[in-house]
Amino acid sequence: MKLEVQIKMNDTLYIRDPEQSELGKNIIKYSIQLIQKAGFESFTFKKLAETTGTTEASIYRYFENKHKLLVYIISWYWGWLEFQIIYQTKNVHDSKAKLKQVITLLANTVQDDIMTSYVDESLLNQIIISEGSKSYLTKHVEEDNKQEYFKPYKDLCNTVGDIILECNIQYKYPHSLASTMIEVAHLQNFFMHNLPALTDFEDTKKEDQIIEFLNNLVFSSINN
Amino acid sequence: MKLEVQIKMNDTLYIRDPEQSELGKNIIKYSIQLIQKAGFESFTFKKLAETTGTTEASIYRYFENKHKLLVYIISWYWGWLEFQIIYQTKNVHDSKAKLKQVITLLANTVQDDIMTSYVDESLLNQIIISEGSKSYLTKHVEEDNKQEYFKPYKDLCNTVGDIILECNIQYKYPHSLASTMIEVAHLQNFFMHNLPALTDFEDTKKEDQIIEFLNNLVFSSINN
DNA sequence: CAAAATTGATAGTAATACTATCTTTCGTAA
DNA sequence: TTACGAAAGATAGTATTACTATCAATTTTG
Repeated sequence: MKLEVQIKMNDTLYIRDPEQSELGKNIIKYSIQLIQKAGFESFTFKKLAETTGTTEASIYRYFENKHKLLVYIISWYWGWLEFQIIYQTKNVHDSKAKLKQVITLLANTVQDDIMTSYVDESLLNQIIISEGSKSYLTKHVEEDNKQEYFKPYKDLCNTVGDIILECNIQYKYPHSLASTMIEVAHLQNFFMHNLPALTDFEDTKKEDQIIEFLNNLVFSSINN
Repeated sequence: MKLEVQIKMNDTLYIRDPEQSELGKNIIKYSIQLIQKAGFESFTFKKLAETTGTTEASIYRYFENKHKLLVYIISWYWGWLEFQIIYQTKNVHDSKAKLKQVITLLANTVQDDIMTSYVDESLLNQIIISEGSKSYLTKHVEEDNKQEYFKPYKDLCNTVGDIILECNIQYKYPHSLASTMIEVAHLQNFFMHNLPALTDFEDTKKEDQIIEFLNNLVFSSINN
């Protein structure tokens, strides 16, 4: 039996559902490859069409523009990550152990998940680190928010926020701490690899150090 | 006597030094206005030329491209902010009071500084919040770093990191905590105004709440 | 006052971000 | 089996962007 994890996507993000056709799945697959390799700025539908072996016009039948495609794959990642968190903390009954596990999942290097055939989570994780914030750092964030483009991210924050509250029901900033954890995990990773002077992790470039830093930050704050 | 604060800029960021001419200063002034108003993505040298009352060709005599211009004004801001921090903590001898003051300077709404005639720090602060991370979230971050484009940011992190160490010489992550403080201050501000579900500051939209959150986060971690 | 530097005016190019249209392919329902 | 409609391919075209180049006008400075 072959299991496939399906992440339910907001259908205003696309024109035609990419999960419903081979071409659509290839568009997602090669988008992830291209954006990871050359960055979102240099990513064009023309290049994507060439790599996918189709035409620009066909890509436009799936996505209105490259920003929506970016939001799509990033939302997909948040959905997948929330599933991972829920799944991997299911039988952990100690709240602090649960939160520790969350920090590890947020900061650790992601391996490709074989349950999802056309998405390489490892590449997608690198996209999140370098391009993730570009999904909302726009002048049209308000309209995008009204269209619920950021629901998966909010859901993830709520899930993490709930685990924070499990540790300390009195804690005043569960959502802010959750979004901070997520963003700091990625930011410190980016800095560690690209601008190490902004971190204290220069030597080994191992994610373990980020996990330690986050554990210190989060648990100090919660236990205070 | 009229005092002007001068921020020394990396001269590989520009072709012609914008501080040395009226046109140059106007380019900076109107860049800040345009980027703040319409966002960096929709900002073009053509629009800038129209607003400034000059030609596209003339803009290109000052800056190679719009990304370098963005890095220029953002670097300028970090330089200015570091000056503010040093200046405003000069006679504070209690280290914790000093760090508290730093957090306030990082998270509070910035007022236009009359010491700098052609730069509106209040607008620039909003640019930092929405566009700041785009200065380094590129595929050419490595070359840019070699050119020392991020030196002002690093200097600021070092200054903040030193104040952190003044509070606790044993603290293991002064640089990471410094960069985290800066980034989280801006990120939570952006979320508070645009994606409030990611924060716990929904009601009043006052920066004070971010300051409280950061104080809790930073001092818990340092005192641990 | 002459020379040099700066700016303005204008033109042009390659690439990007689309839109439009027409044809071909292909699965499935009559 | 055909024939119908949906999806994809092929091709063309437009406005805008991100530049580069050239020459003339103006301002600065020595």
